[in-house]
Amino acid sequence: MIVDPARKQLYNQQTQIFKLLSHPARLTILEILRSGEECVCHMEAVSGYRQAYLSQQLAVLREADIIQDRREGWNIYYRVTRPEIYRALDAIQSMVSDSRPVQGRTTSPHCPCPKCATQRKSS
Amino acid sequence: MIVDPARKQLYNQQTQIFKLLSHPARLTILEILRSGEECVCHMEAVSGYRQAYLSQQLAVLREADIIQDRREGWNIYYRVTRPEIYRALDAIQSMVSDSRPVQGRTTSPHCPCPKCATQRKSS
DNA sequence: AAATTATATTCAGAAGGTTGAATATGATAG
DNA sequence: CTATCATATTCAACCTTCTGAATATAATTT
Repeated sequence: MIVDPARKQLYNQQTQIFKLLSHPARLTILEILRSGEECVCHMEAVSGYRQAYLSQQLAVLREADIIQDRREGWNIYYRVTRPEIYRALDAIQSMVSDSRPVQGRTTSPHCPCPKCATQRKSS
Repeated sequence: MIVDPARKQLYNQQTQIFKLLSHPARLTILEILRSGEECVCHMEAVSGYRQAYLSQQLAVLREADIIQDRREGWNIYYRVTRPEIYRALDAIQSMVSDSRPVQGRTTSPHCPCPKCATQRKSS
């Protein structure tokens, strides 16, 4: 394989995607979104990150077209637009020790979002 | 999913691996090694990167136990010890436009390594 | 042992990403 | 139209990482 300019450009594009994933908070976001769309306040409640900080990292992922937002009343819900990304996450997870499988959605007792509220009421 | 300290530590470990991959030269190296072990001079010939620079990036991958080296006479051959890494590369490649499949090993007319030399003689 | 070949290390300046605090926006309810 | 709630943006200090040049090492041949 001779590394021609076209191939180098591909590597640069891939590098940009890997950079997005080289960040604990962004990995956290993507794992939270694995089970479907969630609003920012929910991510705040379950991740422990401050809102402003999450919003910064969400902007990074949004501008890279990895996630999309959707407003519904007060809340803004985010969802992953490129599910292929989870193949990469899974591959890397299989390389680190003690990789327990990720469970489904968790309701937080401190989250004010509709999803969590209704789930609390019904139990 | 409540993000507990144990999970955060996992994300930190994954982040470290993604950082290794967030680099065009290192992606180039890993793609060259996809078809099997190669010596540094071969990587130099086919990638166009200078030797000292390649050596730096090889050290990064080596210290992270992604690749291993083996001396044979003059040459030091590197090989990938964690093939799982290619699952992540493949996933990301599928996300960038114009992802042509990677072909097999290429012999460079300028590479002095035994592999290239014998292949030149036989043709 | 001197010369040669292949590879590795060191170091400093430049470039880029991360983090946190403060503040801004924009929709909704009263 | 004011207050409130959820979310977004800005900015600067800090910290890493990248990059390139110079140099070092270690095995090999003569």
